[in-house]
Amino acid sequence: MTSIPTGRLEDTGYRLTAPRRAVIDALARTDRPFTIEELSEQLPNIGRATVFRTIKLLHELDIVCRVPLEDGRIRYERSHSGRHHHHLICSECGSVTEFVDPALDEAIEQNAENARFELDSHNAELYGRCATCRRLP
Amino acid sequence: MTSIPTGRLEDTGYRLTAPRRAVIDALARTDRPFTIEELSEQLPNIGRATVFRTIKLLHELDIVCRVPLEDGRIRYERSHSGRHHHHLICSECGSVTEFVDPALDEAIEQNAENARFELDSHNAELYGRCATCRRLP
DNA sequence: GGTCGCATTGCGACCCCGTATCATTGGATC
DNA sequence: GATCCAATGATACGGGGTCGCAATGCGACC
Repeated sequence: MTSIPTGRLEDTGYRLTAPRRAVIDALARTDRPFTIEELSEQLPNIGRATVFRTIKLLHELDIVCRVPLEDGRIRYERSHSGRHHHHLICSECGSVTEFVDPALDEAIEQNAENARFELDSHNAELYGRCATCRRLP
Repeated sequence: MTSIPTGRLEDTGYRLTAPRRAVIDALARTDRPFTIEELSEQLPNIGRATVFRTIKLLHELDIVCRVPLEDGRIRYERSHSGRHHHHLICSECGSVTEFVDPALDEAIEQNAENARFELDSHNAELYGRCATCRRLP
């Protein structure tokens, strides 16, 4: 359980209202990636649309990040690192692990440069089975 | 306009029916990525569900590939290379360019290995502005 | 403390994309 | 041809997300 930088909300001119605080608190209580629906169930007093709107907001502020699954579904996750990172997604247990790799980012930037492409953002997801599910010690 | 390897369908035990041929022909006529809806509009005589089913099939056979957009929407595209590749996606004109980079794949595999992760698949998308939209010569 | 203005909320309707159902069709094989 | 089963089309359905709008409440200013 890590604190969430609520200050970033106010700094950008958004109000830190009770519903938003409730969403953020619920967020702080989980380390696992979640769907909006799961989050919404934990917050029966908060309107579904508000949860969607708040997550969208937090996503724009880089407080949460999208985790696209292989089948096209989407989960969200608190971005602990705050840094740009990628995901290892286990198809067996559904766990999501972040990793940071400057070499990978470098390779991506190099490709953009070769194509004379102005890079705004990128993402990379790795799908497979995690060490735990592989019963590795 | 490139021919599509219809043989692959029959080789895997699927029938090459008239609706499937129609979808494949429509596919062969475009080089740009497309949504299912766009494709379906070009094929008014083919049921919507059939278009979905056929694209799903062609995706499994690696004849088309998914192009996930930044906002979560999905387009499909004929995979020309037939090889594993990644995408440069222009947010201005929507163009999608494939590229192949063994070094990038290598970096990805290395990360999986470090995390003792058994890699099934991965994807990487680069978002930004293409050379044409940047008015580069 | 009032009250004013506007961002925010909640509700419900709605939309988009994809899938399930199921009766019907039509290809391949004999 | 006859047969059998995959494939099709129409339609209903479902998940996930957004929209519109009236009501609320936060913050600011008097």
